[in-house]
Amino acid sequence: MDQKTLTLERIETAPQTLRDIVQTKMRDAIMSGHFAPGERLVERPLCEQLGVSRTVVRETIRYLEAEGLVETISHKGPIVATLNWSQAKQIYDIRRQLESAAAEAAAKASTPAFEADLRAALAQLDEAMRAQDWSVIFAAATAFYERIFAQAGHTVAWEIVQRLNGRISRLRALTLSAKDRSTSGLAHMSAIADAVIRKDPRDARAAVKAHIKEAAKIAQAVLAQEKRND
Amino acid sequence: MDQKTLTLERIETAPQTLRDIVQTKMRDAIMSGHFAPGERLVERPLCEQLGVSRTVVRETIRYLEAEGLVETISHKGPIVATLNWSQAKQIYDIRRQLESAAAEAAAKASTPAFEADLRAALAQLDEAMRAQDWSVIFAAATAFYERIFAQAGHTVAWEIVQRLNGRISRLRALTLSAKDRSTSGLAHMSAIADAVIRKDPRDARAAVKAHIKEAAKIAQAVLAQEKRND
DNA sequence: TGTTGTAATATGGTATACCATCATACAAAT
DNA sequence: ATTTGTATGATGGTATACCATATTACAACA
Repeated sequence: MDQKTLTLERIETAPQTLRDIVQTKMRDAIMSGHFAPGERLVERPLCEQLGVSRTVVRETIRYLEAEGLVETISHKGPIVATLNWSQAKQIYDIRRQLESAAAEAAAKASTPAFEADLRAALAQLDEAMRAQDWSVIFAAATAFYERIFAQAGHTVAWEIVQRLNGRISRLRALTLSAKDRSTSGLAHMSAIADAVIRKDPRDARAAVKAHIKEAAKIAQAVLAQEKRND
Repeated sequence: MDQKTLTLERIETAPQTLRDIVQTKMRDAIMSGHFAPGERLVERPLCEQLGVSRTVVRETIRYLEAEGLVETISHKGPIVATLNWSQAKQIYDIRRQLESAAAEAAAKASTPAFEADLRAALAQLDEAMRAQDWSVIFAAATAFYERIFAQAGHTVAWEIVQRLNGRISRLRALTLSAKDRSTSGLAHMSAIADAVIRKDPRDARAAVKAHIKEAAKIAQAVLAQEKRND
């Protein structure tokens, strides 16, 4: 950096605590299916595996419990939250409401800079899908939606959608690899981006609805299949 | 109890932990304004006041943090979450979407038993408002909405609405005591109940929207007034 | 009066000890 | 073979110790 342009700014972020790190790891492990729904989260083995004390693990479990990723069951202790179709369906319904409202608002508030940003996000998603790396696809899809919610000013809704997506992330991973999609996820998101970029709130809503409808359908089939396999 | 009808059933609920109790107390203290937005939640004084160890307080703070009632700020530690109008407005918007969807679904799924239940809930709310006891009113309003969400089958949305209401409970308390309501909260809820009982989904949606619209308007005025007083 | 250095205090992060309760394994009795 | 009693291990709940860092108070110096 050119010395003459060095600036001193306020330190806004604190260094990460062990708890921050463990929380992220545990959340990712649950969302990616490393810990299966219903699996017990026993403190001492987790401490040994992660190399931290029970305080850090317990505080992490409390937080994930409030996020809905962990349940504390009588006579069982903490387990990875399970999800049935009724709950999943409700989650898709809520997503449809919040995401379509955000897409509509983003279409109304679209700017050239935002449009370029959204195109870039879509290109990244395309690349991620070619690579077929699940976690990269997830990150790209999240970035895509984050931009839409931010442009819409729907930051609170985005927090909610992220939490809900955390709870169905296993389903999302399974629907992603499903071959029986009539329209790919990428095509759905392209349609959403197109409508937003064209400043067409009605089409943006419709595109989101179509996307969610198909994702929910595949998720239902996946859950039904699992039920047969049990 | 008649000895001959004694039954032995499975024990479904575990005894309450200290953490459960403290969590409820802390949540109520925040929601009722005992702890003001921005106020620091310092561990050791809380431990002394509640007569518990730091483990219990820390785990409680982690949970409330995930609920959005507490924020951890750099160089400051945990504080009671603050709320600006932009956030409050978004919360009212989301409530409008989820509550109107629930009222619509409840109107479609209404039964005589449910209608009697809803009428009873409304009567309890009326009584609570006559008593002018804020916590009783809150409990009655919560029970009213809980029934609607349950009848609609929107249990996940209910969890979300409860969380959001927790974040704006201070505003709700202030709007409740506001005298400049053109229509009282009770009248709004009566309108909602009427529409649901008449099995009129459209009117149920409209009644919810009217209610939320007015509540949001008063909340905005309250926040604006607070800004002036700062 | 303003600045700097330093000691004391406060605070959150993290580890660990202790305990009560529950689950499991196994022996003894029927 | 089944039931019962008991010992052992596992587990979550809770308390407390220790530490590093940040904040505050105050003295010394210019």
